[in-house]
Amino acid sequence: MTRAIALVDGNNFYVSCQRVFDPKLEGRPVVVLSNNDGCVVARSQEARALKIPMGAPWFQIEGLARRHGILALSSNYTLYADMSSRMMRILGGFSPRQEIYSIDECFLDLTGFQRLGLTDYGQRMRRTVKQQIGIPVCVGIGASKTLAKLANHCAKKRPIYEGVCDFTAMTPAVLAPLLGEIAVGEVWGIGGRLAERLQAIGVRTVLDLQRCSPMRLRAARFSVVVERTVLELNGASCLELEGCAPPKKQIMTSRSFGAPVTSLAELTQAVIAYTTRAGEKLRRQGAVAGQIQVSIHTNPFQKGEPQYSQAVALALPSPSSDTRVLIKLALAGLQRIYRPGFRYQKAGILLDGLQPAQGRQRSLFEDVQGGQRGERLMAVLDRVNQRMGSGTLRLLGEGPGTDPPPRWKTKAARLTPCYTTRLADLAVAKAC
DNA sequence: CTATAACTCTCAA
DNA sequence: CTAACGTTGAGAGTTATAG
Repeated sequence: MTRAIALVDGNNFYVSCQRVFDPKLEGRPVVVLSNNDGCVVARSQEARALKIPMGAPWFQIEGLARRHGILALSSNYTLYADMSSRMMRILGGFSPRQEIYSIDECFLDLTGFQRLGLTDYGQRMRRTVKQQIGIPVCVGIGASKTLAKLANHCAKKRPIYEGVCDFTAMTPAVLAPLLGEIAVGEVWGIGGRLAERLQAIGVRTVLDLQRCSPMRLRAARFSVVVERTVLELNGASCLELEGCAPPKKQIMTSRSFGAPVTSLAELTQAVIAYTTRAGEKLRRQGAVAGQIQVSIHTNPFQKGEPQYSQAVALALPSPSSDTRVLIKLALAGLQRIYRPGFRYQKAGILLDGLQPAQGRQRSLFEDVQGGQRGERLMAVLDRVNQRMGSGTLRLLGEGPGTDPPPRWKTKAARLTPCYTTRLADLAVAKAC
């Protein structure tokens, strides 16, 4: 039985989430901005038609946007995450095997479903998700993940497919010319650099890449990753569906500041806040960290200004997920790398050397009892914040939450209510 | 010399 | 009024370091 894998992907996912709760956005050009209201990360069809590029810095296109009546919103990840989990639950019902690949897309194993008519099945998915969640999606189907991705691209870009494109139903005589029209850079795993290098050896379209011999790729010093991609393009499924997410190997919390920061005191507060977030993620995964890295950066786009970017990694005395332990090291690291006289724009915390908290090897001189007291304390902290809202209970060093917000806090001037997760926000929504 | 850690590059959403 | 450009994670391959 040949494999059939579907890739279901939300259309303009962030914009679509916003539209579910604000019908006024329908039919209008809308963009969603990245953290700190910095860059465009999602665009409605109307905004794309106006040539708003992906990743455009908002301040550069603000004038143009105003002239065209483009609506810009801060990103509301709480809303998107909740909409995503609802959508994924619905889609999971269409196959016994689902891999949630990102916030807006998942793979579904449809092997053995062929007799149902996969295109019809895909259309049923689209109708169901639109009706029950309100999000438009497209479906691509192929014999491998890479082909499913590519089919999804066709489903999105080519109206004739009406949102569902099934490569497995096409004969080679139909498929080959289609692949011949698609640029090689559209293939999953072929980014800007590889596309450029492939061009250089005469591989311009997906069809060129599909027909490329391993010999030729090796001669041109391409990696095993590219070789695997070519196999996948030829229908040999090399990448398995990952049913459950494997535990992370590192955890990163970094953010740009709402305004430039110069003092060590402000940086300290930000680092404490970010370390706290990182610790929460770490414990949610049931892991402990062996190493923590702190980094601070000035704004590389301010060409005239003196630049400074530094990081330091410190090993924990023994692996831990205790926020207090993490903060102590983070601040020691910050002291080491901080230099006065710069306008800092960003700080970050990286937790590394992760391992499961349960059943780990203890060091001979470890304070096991103290560690267990810390674990219980963190568990209480997490439970309170889970029930009462994040930030309800926090360490003093993190500083005041919002009134007034410290200068370093991320900007989100165009934030919409958390319609699906905060009762208090529903009153706001109604008032609007 | 070998094993591991650290670092760089690339890609993805 | 002015200035204002994201975050997180992975894997492969290379280089540095320790033993």
